[in-house]
Amino acid sequence: MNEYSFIYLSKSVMASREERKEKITKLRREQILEAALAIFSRLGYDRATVPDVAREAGVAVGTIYNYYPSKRDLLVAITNEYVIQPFTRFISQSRTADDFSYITGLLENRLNFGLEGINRFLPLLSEVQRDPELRRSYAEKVVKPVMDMMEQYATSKAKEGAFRDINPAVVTRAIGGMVIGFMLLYRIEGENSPVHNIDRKKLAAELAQLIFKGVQKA
Amino acid sequence: MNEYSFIYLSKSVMASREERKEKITKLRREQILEAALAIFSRLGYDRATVPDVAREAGVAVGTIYNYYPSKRDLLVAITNEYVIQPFTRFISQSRTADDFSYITGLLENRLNFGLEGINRFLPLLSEVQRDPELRRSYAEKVVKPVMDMMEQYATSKAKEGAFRDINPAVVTRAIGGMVIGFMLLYRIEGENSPVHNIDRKKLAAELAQLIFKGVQKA
Amino acid sequence: MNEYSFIYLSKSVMASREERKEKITKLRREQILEAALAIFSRLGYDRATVPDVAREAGVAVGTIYNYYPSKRDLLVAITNEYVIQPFTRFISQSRTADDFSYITGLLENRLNFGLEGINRFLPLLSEVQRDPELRRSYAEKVVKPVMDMMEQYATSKAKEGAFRDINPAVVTRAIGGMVIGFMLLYRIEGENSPVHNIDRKKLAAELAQLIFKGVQKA
Amino acid sequence: MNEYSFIYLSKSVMASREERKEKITKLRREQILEAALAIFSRLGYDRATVPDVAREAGVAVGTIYNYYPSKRDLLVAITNEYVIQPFTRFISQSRTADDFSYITGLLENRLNFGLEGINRFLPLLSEVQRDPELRRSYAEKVVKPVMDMMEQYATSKAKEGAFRDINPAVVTRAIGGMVIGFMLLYRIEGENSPVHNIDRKKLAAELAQLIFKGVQKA
DNA sequence: CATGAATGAGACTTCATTCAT
DNA sequence: AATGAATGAAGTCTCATTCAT
Repeated sequence: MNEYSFIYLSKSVMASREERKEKITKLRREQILEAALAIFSRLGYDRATVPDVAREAGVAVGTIYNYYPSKRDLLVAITNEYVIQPFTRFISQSRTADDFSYITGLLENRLNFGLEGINRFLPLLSEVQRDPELRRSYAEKVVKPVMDMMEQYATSKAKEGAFRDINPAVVTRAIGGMVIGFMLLYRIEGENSPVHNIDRKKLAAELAQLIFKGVQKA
Repeated sequence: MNEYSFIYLSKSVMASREERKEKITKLRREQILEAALAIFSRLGYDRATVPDVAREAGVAVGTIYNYYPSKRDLLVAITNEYVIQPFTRFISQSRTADDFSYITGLLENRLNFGLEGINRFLPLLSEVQRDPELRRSYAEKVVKPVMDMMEQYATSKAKEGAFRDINPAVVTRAIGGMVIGFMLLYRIEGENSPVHNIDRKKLAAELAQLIFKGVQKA
Repeated sequence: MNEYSFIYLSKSVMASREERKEKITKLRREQILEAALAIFSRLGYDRATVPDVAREAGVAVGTIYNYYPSKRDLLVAITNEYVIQPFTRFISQSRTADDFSYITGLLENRLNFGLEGINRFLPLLSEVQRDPELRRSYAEKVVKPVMDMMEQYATSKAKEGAFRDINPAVVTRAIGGMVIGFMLLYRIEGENSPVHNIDRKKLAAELAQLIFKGVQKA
Repeated sequence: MNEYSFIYLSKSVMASREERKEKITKLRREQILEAALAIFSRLGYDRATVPDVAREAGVAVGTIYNYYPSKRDLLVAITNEYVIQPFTRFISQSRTADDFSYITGLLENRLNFGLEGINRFLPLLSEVQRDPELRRSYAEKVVKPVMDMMEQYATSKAKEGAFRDINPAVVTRAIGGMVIGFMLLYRIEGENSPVHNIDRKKLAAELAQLIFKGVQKA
């Protein structure tokens, strides 16, 4: 046994130890990020304090700085982890299906996601808007791909003759904006909104009808 | 004219002096509020500092506190002055006109207003969302009246048989949300958006068509 | 009558005008000083603001600065006007009268003055204590003369053989301190003190007895 | 010793670590409070700044706020730690002893304490007077118990026939006030006072004699 | 790696004083 | 002489970040 004796530790032990370590590390990162998301959404980025996040995560302040070099990095990581990556996955999975039922399904999916996570994710939009860098990456990684995908779909449909003569770029943004704006109003109006207690499926169907009728040929 | 004539002079002088003073005071208030709006929109409420506002307004920090007792009061005053009051005026002037041209006109008006002032007012939405009290007053004084007005219009149209069988509350919020969401995307995408250089009138017409076709009877 | 016509105004009128002016000026000074005393006593020198004093006096802030060059000058003027001058007058009028009735009278006088003005003047003591310059002038102009006077009296009495063998300097300060300390406790205990409702005359008599018995020969 | 022996080590190490930490924390609290007392006494509560206290304590401003949530809390803590607690201890230890030697001893004790700490504690009295809440707690926790104790003693003595016919409440406050007032004058007169260089024991004896003769039966 | 006390820059706000009217 | 809006220095307090343990 000498100073290099640790080398003799079996590879598998090493591996499992490192693996475990890595796993723990990953869990810690998620635990902290989850806490940061919760706190940022509740208080807003500026009013949230790092001690707040630490308390929510059940770790010490210093620990957070072992995983994320600054408070702003938490915000960036949240955007990546919870917005950009899911959207990227969502986009890559979406195959342009067909017509009405496709639109309905898509809307239902997005509405469910959005209205469910409205208090978790919508507040992030405010923060993202204010930070020029985040806004740019958001525009590029989230908004543009979605818009492009929808635009392509609309254009092909228009070519097929299924749609009346529309400007795909405008209509696409109108529809996308409708979903976002609907959720925003939903949140601002809160429990007093007459649409607050309507079944999600019905909501999705109504919106889908509106869009469908809006774009289809006479 | 006698020995007391100076009294009359004095009174009139006094009056005009006070009037002038009052006018200056009012101008100062506006000057400060205007600066606060500019700064809050640019940096966000939390990141904006009172010295920032003072610099923008061209006055000393202390002067601001002679007109508004706290930073938050600036935010409240902005909301009242630039959002709630204009909307209240807008609502009270709106007479439910008729059909397609009405919708087009309304949209054009709102789009022009919104896209023009997008960088001035949209950022406020973020702040308003976070402050529970502001959110409530916003919901009550701005969102509700607009939605009510649109809902009434939609309901009457539906009764006339002009519209297909829709849920007025949902459709109203979808349309309202579409306008807001469209502007939001417009701002996020910035100059790279394919819709950025489209003529406002054409944008309004396209959106109006979408809505019109979306709601009208077969 | 021309632009110099005011010259022709009779001298007596001029005089009376100046006199009146001077009188008004003096009244203003008093009005402001009175207000400053009231405010300083109520809030303490540091917490009192010049606008507070202006409001109490019914004048504008700027007016105060026409009469007193700074806030601190108000404090100095108060000390002079309301403490040092009255005490100086009091001392110069005091003729060493005789024995028990003299002590009683003196005490009654001081107690009445003190308990009456306790909320007006005692708070000043705090301010005076903190300001080294004021403390010195207070010690020299108020405390020393009073102590000297009492000491002289005690010494002569002791020589007469009326008092037992005492240290006049110590006893003098003990008695003077007793009056001050009694008032202090009176103020601190407030309405809950068992002595709060006792007749002033009786209080004075009781204290006088205590002192008298304390110093007299067997 | 086995493979778990490290646990015991760890526990004991942990324990001592936490203990040490706790000790350091307590020392910090005292260090800051001591500094605050020094600064408040020197400058007065209002004129003292938190940076002043921090400098005196040799810590950063922020550190103070880690231990006391506000500047005022420092004042409250000082009052508790240095005035109310010592007095409570003093009262609870005092057994009503007897006659002259008791009074002398008590006075000597209080005079020594008071004249020693005069520049540390007397200035606090000013602050306490101005803060209604502090004044109340001071009246209740310090003044009342002392007065009650002295009053009881005086009453029992009077019943025994040792004292002449006195009002215990008044005499008690006169004597208590005498001690406070004597110290106040001592401080105001400073080094110029003829009593400044008199031996404490002699001072105490002189005052005790004054009181004793003042209250005893012919 | 985890911890959390210490740090100090920077935020909001107050208020004595000035000065144009 | 009276006014009171404007000024900005200075105070209290917060909190992102560091670092010794």
